[in-house]
Amino acid sequence: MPESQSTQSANRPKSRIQQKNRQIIVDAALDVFSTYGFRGTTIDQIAARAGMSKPNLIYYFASKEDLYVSVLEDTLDQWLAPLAELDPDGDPIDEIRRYITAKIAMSRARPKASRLFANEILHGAPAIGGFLQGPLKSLVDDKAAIIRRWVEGGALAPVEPAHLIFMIWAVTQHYADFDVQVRAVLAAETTEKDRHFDDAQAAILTVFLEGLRPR
Amino acid sequence: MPESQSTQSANRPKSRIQQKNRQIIVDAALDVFSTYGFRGTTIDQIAARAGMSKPNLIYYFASKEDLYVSVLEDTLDQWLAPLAELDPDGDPIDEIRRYITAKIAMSRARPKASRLFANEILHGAPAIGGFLQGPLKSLVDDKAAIIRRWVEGGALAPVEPAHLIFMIWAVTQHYADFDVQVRAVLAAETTEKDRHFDDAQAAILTVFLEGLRPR
DNA sequence: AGGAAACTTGACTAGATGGTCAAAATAAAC
DNA sequence: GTTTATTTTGACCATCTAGTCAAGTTTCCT
Repeated sequence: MPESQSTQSANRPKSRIQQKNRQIIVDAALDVFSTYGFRGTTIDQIAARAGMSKPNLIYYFASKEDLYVSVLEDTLDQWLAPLAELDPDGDPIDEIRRYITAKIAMSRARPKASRLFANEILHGAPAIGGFLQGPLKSLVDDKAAIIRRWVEGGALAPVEPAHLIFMIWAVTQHYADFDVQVRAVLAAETTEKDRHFDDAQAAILTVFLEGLRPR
Repeated sequence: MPESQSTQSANRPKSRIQQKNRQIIVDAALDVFSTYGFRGTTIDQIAARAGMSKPNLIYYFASKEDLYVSVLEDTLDQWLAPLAELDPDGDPIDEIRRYITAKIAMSRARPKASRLFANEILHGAPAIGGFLQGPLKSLVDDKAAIIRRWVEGGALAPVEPAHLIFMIWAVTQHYADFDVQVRAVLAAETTEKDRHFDDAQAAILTVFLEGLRPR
């Protein structure tokens, strides 16, 4: 995807210090924004976590919103990557299995990014509405067409493709977004930390792969 | 639960005006809280939507947090009702179908309540952590035991019961919580408003009921 | 009708918070 | 080593907002 080359901000040479500090700030911001939301987060909180003063943070990101958008954009590409890899020439069931597995791995590895994203959508996507209607919709349309061909070819049970994608998003991201609830309900069952991700994956694959097998 | 009898608020007879105005406020608060979150909401916003002055609102709910908790508690019981109705003596597949159908109907009818709840969990359930660990966990444990019996009796495909419940929550609530995203992706396909809820239900039932059929 | 209780609100306060600014400290360039 | 550009921050300001208060208005009860 050749974009954001000449368009706007990505033109300063970015000194070594710039590079380092911007990364530190974005990491701190993900932590805080994902926990408290945009309005619930203060610049001071982020600055404290990043180990610098508030004016210094403002020196790197002109405003709170600027920073918020940067953090979000940082995660969007990663978010789409697994779906983008859905291979029209692969075995349908295998492809779905790979996709589900990749999405669960992502929920497990980057739960904060998932929650940041979920929070943004939940509140009406004020900052990334364009992303949803543009790149996201395009990608889904594209992949839905592939799934539709699989269904029509009799390789998958008849299911509306877009809704299958929604279902997979829902069940996989649930474990990141509703982590507190999952842990509360499973309390004490968990011997080793995050063990439930494995159980979740098994349950999801059981239901989806069997439910999608052609018949 | 014998509590807060003599302590403070829950004892006034609630005049006609009290009853009416508290309801108006709670309704307005659900609107605003579900859209902007706790921190993103101002008392003035809620008061304006409720058609009264801020001090008057404070007269009915001592603080913003008070009101927030009231609104949340108002929705929690309704939230659990469908799961509570899962009948151990019914046909397993029929019972799951009924449950999924009821949850989708709820997402469609009360999307704001769903989003309020989702937002609260997403941010670590600061106000209802006790509810998750108490009533919610109890109910899930109870119903998971029923499902486990079904599985052991060979009436359902082998699946970890708690995760099956999570999966159903995830796919059904997704359509309320991520409404903006769903609409963005499906844009233009929708002839009649909310039509996609029917499609979603069909897709979910297809996958889950077939995926859960014993084999 | 008349007095008490319940309800309503304009004006206000205290604290929090996003962002500014000028001056100091550090790094880079020569 | 000196000059210049970049980075850093303490002090500050304007605005927003949760909550208060005293004074009014309406409703209820007899």
